[in-house]
Amino acid sequence: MDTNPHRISAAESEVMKVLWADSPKAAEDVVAILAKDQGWAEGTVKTLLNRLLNKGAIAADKDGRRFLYRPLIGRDDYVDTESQGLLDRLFDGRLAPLVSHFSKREKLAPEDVAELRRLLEKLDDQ
Amino acid sequence: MDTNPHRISAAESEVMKVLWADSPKAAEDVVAILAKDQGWAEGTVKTLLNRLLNKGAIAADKDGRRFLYRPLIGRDDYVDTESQGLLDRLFDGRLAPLVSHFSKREKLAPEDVAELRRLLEKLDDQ
DNA sequence: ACATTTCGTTTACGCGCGTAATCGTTGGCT
DNA sequence: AGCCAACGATTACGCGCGTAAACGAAATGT
Repeated sequence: MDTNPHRISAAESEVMKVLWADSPKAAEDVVAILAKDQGWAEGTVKTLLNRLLNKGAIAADKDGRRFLYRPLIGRDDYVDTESQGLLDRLFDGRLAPLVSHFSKREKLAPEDVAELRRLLEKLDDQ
Repeated sequence: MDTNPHRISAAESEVMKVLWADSPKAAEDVVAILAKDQGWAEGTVKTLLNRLLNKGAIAADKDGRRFLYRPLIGRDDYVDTESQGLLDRLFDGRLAPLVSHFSKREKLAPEDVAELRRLLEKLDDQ
């Protein structure tokens, strides 16, 4: 079904999130953050780092005796793939129907509407 | 990680899609559609129908010798959960940043922009 | 009645994921 | 030189999913 070669899993994306926030980082630091945020044990995070390495999603640069990890794929690209995937699956690949859905479900906060309006105006200007 | 009790998987959602499009339907019809659309074997679809039954996502009403299947959860609810999940994971739970992301990536077709504009106008009117 | 078809149910199986524990290696300390 | 600590790598294991095959019961044709 999902024939995509090397997808980033949910747990893995938490690791990516940490590295996107600030990198490069030693494993120790990633572990510390995810222990706090997700309650994960050291081994868990090490495994995830390795799987991401094998998938080519991050790189590890030797820094003395340890490695420093950094993302190889951009957060924007990731966000893009995920978002487009959802749109494709649920909204015929287009954005407007999603917004329409949220609107119908009354899930549009006034500040969201305001921000959308600003966005559209900016698009007009160019 | 995903502690949600009874999540609808990707393959299962294809079955739901068929039933949402038109129900109730006999297994045979669901099988026929998914054989064509997804290339799935009969057994595969049967399994998915059963898993959905166990999850309480669909119901089966006896119709003579066979069963007719119909969704128990609404498509809108499903779409809602999925969309909100994505927004929560990637966009701090809000819609505007997603639209902004698409805009930045130049993935907004002119007709999307037009449709968004119409939507916002309609929101104004009430 | 019996064989055959038709459905639904049960069982199977490999894979990735979440979650670790354990192993191996290498640099530092005594 | 030998031992310990730190770190990455390897192995483990149960679970759900994708994908079916096999099984069983009920209806139908002959």
